Amino acid sequence: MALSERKKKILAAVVDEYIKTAEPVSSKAIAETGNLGCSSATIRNELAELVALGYLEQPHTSAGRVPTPAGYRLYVNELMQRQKLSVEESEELNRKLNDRLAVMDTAISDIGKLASQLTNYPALALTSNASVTVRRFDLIYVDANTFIIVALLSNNDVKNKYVHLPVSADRSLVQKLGTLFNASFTGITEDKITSALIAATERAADDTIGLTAVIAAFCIETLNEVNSVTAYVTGENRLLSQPEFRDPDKAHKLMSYLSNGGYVFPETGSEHGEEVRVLIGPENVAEELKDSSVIVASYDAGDNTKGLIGIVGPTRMDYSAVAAKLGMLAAGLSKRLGGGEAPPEGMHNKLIIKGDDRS
Amino acid sequence: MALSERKKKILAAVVDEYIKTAEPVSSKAIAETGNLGCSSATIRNELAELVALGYLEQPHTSAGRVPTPAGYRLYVNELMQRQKLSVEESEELNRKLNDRLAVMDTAISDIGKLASQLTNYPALALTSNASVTVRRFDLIYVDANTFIIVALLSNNDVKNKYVHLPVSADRSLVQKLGTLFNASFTGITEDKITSALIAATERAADDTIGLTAVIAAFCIETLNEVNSVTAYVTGENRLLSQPEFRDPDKAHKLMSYLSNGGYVFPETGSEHGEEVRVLIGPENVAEELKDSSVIVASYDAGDNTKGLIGIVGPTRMDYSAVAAKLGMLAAGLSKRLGGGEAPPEGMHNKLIIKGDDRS
DNA sequence: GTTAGCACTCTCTTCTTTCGAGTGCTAATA
DNA sequence: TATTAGCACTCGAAAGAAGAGAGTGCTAAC
Repeated sequence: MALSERKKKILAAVVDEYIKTAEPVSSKAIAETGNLGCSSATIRNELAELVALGYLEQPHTSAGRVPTPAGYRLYVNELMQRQKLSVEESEELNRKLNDRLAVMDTAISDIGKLASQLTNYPALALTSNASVTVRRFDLIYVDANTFIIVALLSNNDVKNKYVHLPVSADRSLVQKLGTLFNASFTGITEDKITSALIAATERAADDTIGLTAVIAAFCIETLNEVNSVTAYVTGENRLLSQPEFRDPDKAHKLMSYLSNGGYVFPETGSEHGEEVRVLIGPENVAEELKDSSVIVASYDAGDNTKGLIGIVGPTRMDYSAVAAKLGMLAAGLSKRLGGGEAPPEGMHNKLIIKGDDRS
Repeated sequence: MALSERKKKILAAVVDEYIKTAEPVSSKAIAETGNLGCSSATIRNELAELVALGYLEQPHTSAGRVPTPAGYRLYVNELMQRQKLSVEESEELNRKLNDRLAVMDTAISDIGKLASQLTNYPALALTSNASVTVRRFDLIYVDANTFIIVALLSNNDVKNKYVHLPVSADRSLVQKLGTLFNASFTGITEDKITSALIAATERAADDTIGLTAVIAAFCIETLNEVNSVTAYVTGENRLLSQPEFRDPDKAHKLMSYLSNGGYVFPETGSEHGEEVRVLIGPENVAEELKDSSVIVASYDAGDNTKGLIGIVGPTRMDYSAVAAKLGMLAAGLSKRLGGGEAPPEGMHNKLIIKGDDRS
């Protein structure tokens, strides 16, 4: 059953008002603000029906109305006016983003911080790298006991490890291993690094001191680490400024859930573009999030890497503003990091070489 | 004026009890638990004097007593029995520490997490590197537009940067710059890297494409970053489990202060060993910490690097337990990372090459 | 110097009352 | 038929009142 136009307007007004005040919304308040030409009595009738339909609820008989998750869902899907950021706002956002990117190496967690600041909610950020491989190995010989492994990954990330051995290795072994690793360990995913392969390499290099194993272990560890999806959570404390988290126990529960980084994103349905997804209350899988909402935007971080950036807050949340901001942020990130379009002059993957790319 | 033995005993009993219960302590409770052979009436007299001396206070006339910062100070300095961790406890702690160190690269922040878990308070961790320099440069030529800068620092940390240039550089330039940087940029602190030095290097290398500047910038940035003191804060949410932070506003204030990482440690007086310092309430410099306590332990992270690890909590804190744990942790870290004693077999600076060093 | 005894103080809890915002329903109205 | 004014009713929040009890300070006896 489709809702009448007036019901929709009223529902939207309730949600808007509730988002603003965090107090149950009365019929009178709607009559006054939501310029539909009818009295509070009429609105009361409509409200009663909206309750019956499951979009609203009453904390108690003589209280105003509060949106249910279903109500928020309808609001998000159809009713809310997609908020366009003003020119100034989006300019400011872009400037901030640029500032961040200019100094960033730690990338993801920093982006999360930015999102958290912009929205005043806790933010989570993560990248999921489809299948990063090592593109190139370099072994730097420091002294007989010491060398550095440098691995350039397929996503242009560089990882390194300082290795100090209790026994000495001669230069030729290090060199030989460098060649061998570049021949057999590049371009393959972590699961292709079998113990057979390692053993074969060890034999081929005449390695009697176990150096091969060390490098292989580094390789496995690095790929594992890069490919694993870990969420960076920042700004948990911002929860405390929300009225629904004035109860310390409730706040503590959610905050420690977030801090433990166990967050799993539900499968993203579509694969393209900077889609913004909204998960309202019970739509979340995790028990701890059942009465919170999550908004995530995905972006293309280039080289098969997809990034997600999201915020967590009470179900009573300014969905349109947050979605707009996150969308903007994700779009900005895609543009700068993504593979599709050419990156701006003088800039490549997470890295600014020189100059200033602010528009 | 020196306190009588009995007064000391009573004060200690008040603090112990208050730490346990978070409730004002009554004369009766002390008479029962603190086996001094006298009645509650006598204790009341003593308590009144302790209040007059400023070691205790009363929330209101007919309430029990609560320690003042001065009371805690005396307690920490003289009264508390330095808690020895049981053999099992210290073994467990050492095991956990080893587990952490075995997988750690991100070092400091992980140590903080461990401290936070062990104590159930928010923890902060930082290292202050006196004057790290670059020990060795390597430039890895990937292709004409791309190369990797690898810098081995004097603290055995390795930093790298992936660089993609809009113009191409030939191999010989990269090689030449490698030599030049190793000659002039190693062993010097960041402030010694002058623009004159950079210009001279650029000339000497016949660098027309600005590569020298890029490497120098990386160098400056890296040294700056490594030498700058940033505190990693973890476990802020644990504050919420403390009764004194049930007020969300109070909790929020402190938590966002901590999250902003602006924490400055007061000068450490003595320079040697794994000293544990306690800062009680108003002894803290930051306004936000005036009614919290901070306990920090310093450790020697080797190569001129000093590390600090601490926790933040209400003034009502189990000082002896926390101090014991942090001290233990710091000692463990000094032993593993520090320069003094020889590191355990097969292990060098933050890095386990192979094998298992659990005792 | 110590202690029993007791009046006094102050908070905390519980109960009651009051107030008012907001509803649901009914009857009148366009 | 849809809307609205009017009004009784409900329920929570705030304010007050009363009582309980924990703990003190003081006094007088030991």
